[in-house]
Amino acid sequence: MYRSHTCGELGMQDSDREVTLSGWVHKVRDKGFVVWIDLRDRYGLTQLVFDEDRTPKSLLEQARGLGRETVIQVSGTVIERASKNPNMATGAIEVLVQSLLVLNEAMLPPFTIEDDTDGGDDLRMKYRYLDIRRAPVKNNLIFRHQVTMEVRKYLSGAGFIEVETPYLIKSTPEGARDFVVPSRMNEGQFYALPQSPQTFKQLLMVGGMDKYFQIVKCFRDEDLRADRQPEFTQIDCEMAFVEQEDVLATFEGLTKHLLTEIKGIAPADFPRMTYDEAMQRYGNDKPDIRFGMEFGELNAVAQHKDFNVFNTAELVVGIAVPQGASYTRKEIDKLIDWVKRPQVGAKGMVYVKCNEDGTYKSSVDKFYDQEDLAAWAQVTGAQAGDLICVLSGEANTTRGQLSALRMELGERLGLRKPDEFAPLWVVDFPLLELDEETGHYHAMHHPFTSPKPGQLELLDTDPGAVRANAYDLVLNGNEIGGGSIRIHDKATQAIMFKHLGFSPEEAKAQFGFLMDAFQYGAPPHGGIAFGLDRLVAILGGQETIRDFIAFPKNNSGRDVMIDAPATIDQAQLDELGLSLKS
RNA sequence: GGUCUGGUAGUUCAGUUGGUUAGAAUACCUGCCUGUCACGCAGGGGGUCGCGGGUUCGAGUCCCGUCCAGACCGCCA
Repeated sequence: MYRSHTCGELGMQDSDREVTLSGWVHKVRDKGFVVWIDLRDRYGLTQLVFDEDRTPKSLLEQARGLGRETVIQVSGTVIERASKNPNMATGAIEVLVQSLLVLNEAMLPPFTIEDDTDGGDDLRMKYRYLDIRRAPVKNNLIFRHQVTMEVRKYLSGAGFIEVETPYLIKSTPEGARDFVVPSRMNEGQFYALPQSPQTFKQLLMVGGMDKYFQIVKCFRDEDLRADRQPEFTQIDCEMAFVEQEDVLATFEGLTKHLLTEIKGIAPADFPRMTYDEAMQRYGNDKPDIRFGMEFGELNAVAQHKDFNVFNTAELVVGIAVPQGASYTRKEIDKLIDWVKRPQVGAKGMVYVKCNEDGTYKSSVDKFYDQEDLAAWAQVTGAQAGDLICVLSGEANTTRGQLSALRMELGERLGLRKPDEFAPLWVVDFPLLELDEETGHYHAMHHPFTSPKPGQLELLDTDPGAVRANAYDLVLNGNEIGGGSIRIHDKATQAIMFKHLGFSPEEAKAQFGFLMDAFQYGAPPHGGIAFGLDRLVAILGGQETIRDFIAFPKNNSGRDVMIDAPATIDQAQLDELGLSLKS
């Protein structure tokens, strides 16, 4: 028997008990006459004690010589500490060791296994198995487990059935790049890994499963970000015989359940905003509504003066930065440089200081008098002491730039509090999105999304104006879920494919199985998918998802621990009928 | 594909205008220490300054190239 207890459970109630513990040597504190060892496992730390009076000399010497991370098993007696540590769960007791067995030696770890490690990301990822021993990472993984358990509990309780769908499927042209897998038995042919189980869950609805969910890996071969991994986990859901309202109610329920069970807060009903409203008020389809700084459109009050930059702009729009009037010229210049960075791309920025005495000082005083600037303050909601930042240009671009500025300033001003949760439904998304490069429209959500009732005809005349039965759940400026009511009849689906540039032959070749299925009594259906990694990270109050994933990929999509991806040998290539260019 | 930031001891970092033997903290090793728990004290070992080239009397420092890492833009239906 390796252990009678874990390292996290012993207390005063166990006094005088004979126990056996196993774990890692976390730290040795050698005080000469007495040696303490913190023994660590997943459950916590327990202090072991060896001293000159009560411990045989050889055992004391052995304890003194133990290196960090050695795996040991000890037996001894639980005793009350002479000096207790109130900061430690097991801080009232210690184990007076009678026997010690080294189960495995450990080399000196390349970084310290402590909460505040001295290791950088590089090393931590290379030795991820050591990193996972650290409480912050370990606790994140446990936290993730708790979230997924609550998801399963809620959805199962609501009548959802978890069904697994295949990972080896077919590549499709729409959407993200696919990861492909060559087929040995079908030489020259490839599977693709699913970007999502979209068509399969719809077919489960045709199959009469009624309510489906799956916590499932999805794969997209696109560039990474702090909140984006090439393989990621979705909570994928679909329901039959539902309208948008049914889906929103069900998954608002799930999200509230998580906020209550995981964070201990009782959320109010989630506000809703149309896509158009979100773009107008925040310049962003996933606005962070934990703080204000809403957009004020200034065309009416800033154009037709003599300032040509504004007069020729499609949109002039500003935000009020709380207490920004105290910024120095140098600080404002740095802010202007920030919005002019290529990543943001603004040409420049006009600012107005709203002085405490009610006067205004702007970078465009030559063109605007105090009355004009007072109107700007009115529109942007600026108070005395605020700074109004104004950008102008093509409407969508400018909104995007000002949104970037708003988020940056929200961050700098500490308005994006990690312990505050502001969920929001964004609804009525456009069905189609214009690709600037090709001039073609593509599905904003995916090609199976249904247009709003009665808008099908609009597709021919004004495709960009068609709204979809599509919705996103936004939490603190992050899209954590997105879904739609799907098309469930062949004719409508065919029209959609036509407008997305598929010939009938292409549509049949790519999605014939789905269109066929729709002919055999497909129920009306819709659903949603949550990004689990992101959801867990946000609930955990962090921006980066990597530490909520046991073995994440780095920025270049590499696993630096196992060193993947890697080349394969010639025999494997031959077997697959593949040859590499150069 | 692009922009930016970084790469110096096991690790995290500092290193001024280009100038003597490249520092700190921590980790590690040795010794001491009668209750530690971020223990303390004393001492010690530890460096291809990412790599390659260039400028210079002299390069961690300047220039060019390259590799790696991170953040972001494009991309992510």
